[in-house]
Amino acid sequence: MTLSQEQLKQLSVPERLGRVARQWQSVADRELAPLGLTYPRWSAMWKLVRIGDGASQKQLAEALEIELASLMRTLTQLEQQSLVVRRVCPDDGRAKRVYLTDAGHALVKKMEAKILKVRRTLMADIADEDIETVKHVLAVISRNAHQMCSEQKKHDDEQGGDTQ
Amino acid sequence: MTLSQEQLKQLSVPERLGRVARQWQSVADRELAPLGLTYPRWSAMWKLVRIGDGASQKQLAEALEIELASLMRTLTQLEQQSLVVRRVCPDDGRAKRVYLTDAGHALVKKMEAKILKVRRTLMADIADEDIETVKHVLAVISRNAHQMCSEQKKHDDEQGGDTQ
DNA sequence: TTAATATACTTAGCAAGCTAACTAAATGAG
DNA sequence: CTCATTTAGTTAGCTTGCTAAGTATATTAA
Repeated sequence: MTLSQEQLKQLSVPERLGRVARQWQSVADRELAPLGLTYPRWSAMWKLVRIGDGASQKQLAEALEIELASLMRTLTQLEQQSLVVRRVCPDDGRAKRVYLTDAGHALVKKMEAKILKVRRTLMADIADEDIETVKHVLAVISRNAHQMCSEQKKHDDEQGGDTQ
Repeated sequence: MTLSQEQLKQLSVPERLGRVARQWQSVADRELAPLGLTYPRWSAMWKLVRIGDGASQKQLAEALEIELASLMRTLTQLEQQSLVVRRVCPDDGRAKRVYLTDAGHALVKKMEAKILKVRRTLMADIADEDIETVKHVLAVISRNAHQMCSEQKKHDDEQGGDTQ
């Protein structure tokens, strides 16, 4: 029995979001795996190109909306693959700037079209205005979640917080 | 901060989906953590109630749209917390049925309202028709991804060509 | 100048998704 | 009935998100 579509409707929102995100990354991974890449590693390189080669790790993490600690492992792997390098920022001894190597640039150039093709394929048959609606809804959920965090934090601060 | 700067930081769809899913789970986790639960563990219990106490692990995994292997760890944890039990199915010696314990039932009853409240809060200020659009778009992406998998598989089969 | 604080990076370890490989039970072909 | 195949469960190990805690450098206050 093919319950896939039915089941999708039965999942609640967060499961559905996570599920589709995993499916997407899984599809992209099939393009990337032959090159020894994963989607998160690709994302880091691709985002670095867009925010500007030489951005700090902190800036890259913010642009990717992941924690700096999460980015560390990914960059270490990319560095081991000789796709990026980290160099201490001359203006700030704490910071490190991240640069694509020549191989990194070449790989981004090579894969860019394929990843965009994945995007086009997965977004096929979806009206532009519906995509805008999705972006809007996700932004509102994100904002609502952020507000709940702030309120929780404020509440905790007032309580003084005893742990147990 | 100019608009173009903001646009530079825009996440692409899969990252955005994953990000919002993580935010959502993070908010829910704050309700669940005091009870020693996480969102995926809650999901398993909650889904079990809806598909019917006594479903097999396989059926539960399908309903959650995760791999059976992924569910194993979660159920083991819930079993250690005495919230569920696994019993060999009398009709099929391979299968195991999953049941909530009394404590499990009580916990679901206790938390249900809180989790639904999280949902209402995060979905606040979103029109019902927009939610429907999101569901529709996610379903189409999911279907497109599934189709790509099938095509890839067919392609592989043709390539592999070793007959049984 | 010196001390306290903040920031950028790093490491370590947890959570939960995944695939691959294995076991045991059920099913189907001969 | 017997043997091969399928199916449900299991284990092991990878990935990449997270938080917490630690280090080194900047910045700010006294």
